Amino acid sequence: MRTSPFDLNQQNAHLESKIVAAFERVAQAFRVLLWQESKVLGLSPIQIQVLIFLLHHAAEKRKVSYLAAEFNLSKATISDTIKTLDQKGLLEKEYLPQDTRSYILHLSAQGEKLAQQAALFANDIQQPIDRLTLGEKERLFAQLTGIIDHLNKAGVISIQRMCLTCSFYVAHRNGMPHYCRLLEKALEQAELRIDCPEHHPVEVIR
Amino acid sequence: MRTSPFDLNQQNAHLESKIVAAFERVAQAFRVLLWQESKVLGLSPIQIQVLIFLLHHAAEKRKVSYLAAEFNLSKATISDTIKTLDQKGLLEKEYLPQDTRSYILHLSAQGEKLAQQAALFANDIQQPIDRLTLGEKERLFAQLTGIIDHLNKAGVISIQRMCLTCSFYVAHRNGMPHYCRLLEKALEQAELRIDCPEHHPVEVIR
DNA sequence: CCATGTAGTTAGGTTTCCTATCTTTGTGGG
DNA sequence: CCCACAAAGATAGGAAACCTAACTACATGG
Repeated sequence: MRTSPFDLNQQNAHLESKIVAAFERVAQAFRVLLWQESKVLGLSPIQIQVLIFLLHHAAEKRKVSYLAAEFNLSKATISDTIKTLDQKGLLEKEYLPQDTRSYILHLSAQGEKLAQQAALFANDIQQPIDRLTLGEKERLFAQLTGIIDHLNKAGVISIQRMCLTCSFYVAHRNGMPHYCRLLEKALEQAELRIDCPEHHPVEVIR
Repeated sequence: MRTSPFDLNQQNAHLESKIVAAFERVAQAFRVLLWQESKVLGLSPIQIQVLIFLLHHAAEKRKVSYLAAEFNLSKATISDTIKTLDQKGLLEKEYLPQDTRSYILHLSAQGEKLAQQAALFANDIQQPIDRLTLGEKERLFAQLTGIIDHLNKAGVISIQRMCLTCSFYVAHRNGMPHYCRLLEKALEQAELRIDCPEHHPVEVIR
């Protein structure tokens, strides 16, 4: 039975669930910002995400199947999205001789312009982060990578290009720093990548 | 031209955007988890969110209009969602004499059971957070509240029940701790609320 | 050269949202 | 006490975001 006029029990939710609630808010903010941007640009949210993705990723990732896995959508949905973007003249398709079923996506000049603009949609989220001190940023980054790594191992996020899931990565352990066998150098915490272009996934036995 | 091998500036130049990218991943994880849960329970994502919301919020917030603002959706969408949940027997409507246009939503016994189960959907996100040390949790929480506060002030998130936007809140400043004039007590960082049932928004002049 | 697998498309349907329009009710000047 | 206006919610109609399933075309390895 309650004795307090305020429901202290509910209010004093554990710190962990408050953190989850906070993440939920931030996630919501992303959705809202993306939605707003989509109205401004006259594109759907997924169209914008594809354009932004194409801005920064290498050839073997610029394909329908990869995009479907990346965004947890069916190939049909992506195929549709690509068709629309193509009709709008924002994309070009490059067919390679070694596999004519598939093609690589490129942004047209207009597409690149739009993508650059779209990429600013998360500005409102970046601003408060810019204001943190370097140490705060590094700790925040470390915690986020830890969470993402866990989510990846739990199978929630299918595709990953983080150092922690890369076969070139040698774990930080027993006082040894993070190390990349491709770059052949030790990495500071803040140097770990979230979206490495050279990422080569570890084979996972499930 | 940069010559130093310890070019910290360069190394950390993109740390902010890496953090944003990491948040984006976590946001994606929420979407995926909610989607999965919706398939398991045979409810839509928004239906689940409404059920969970009703589990913890007070009468004046359990209304169509409030829910629409809460989730950044139109009243029509929420109205529809409520109709479906009602038809499934998960809700009950309470009409008050002082305003018969509106009604307050309550979970039925079955609805509450479902909501309890649905609320576990974020478990995968909570797990890695549980493993952080108390200090890490506190810093993470502080950084998240700072970001959310900024998003709120930037108008991205319309509804807020955080201490930082509450009229009972007296700011942490000049060595003074956070303070709540309703509870009449000082609050530790970790005691700040993300979703306070007693929240009374500050009037904002725009 | 056939069997099997893979890349992408298409068709068709469901769900999720919106805008616009309505009905009903509350409210605050004249 | 009206009447204009606002506010709560419902409804209709439509766009688009998704899915599954079936299909075409090509690759690849016995």
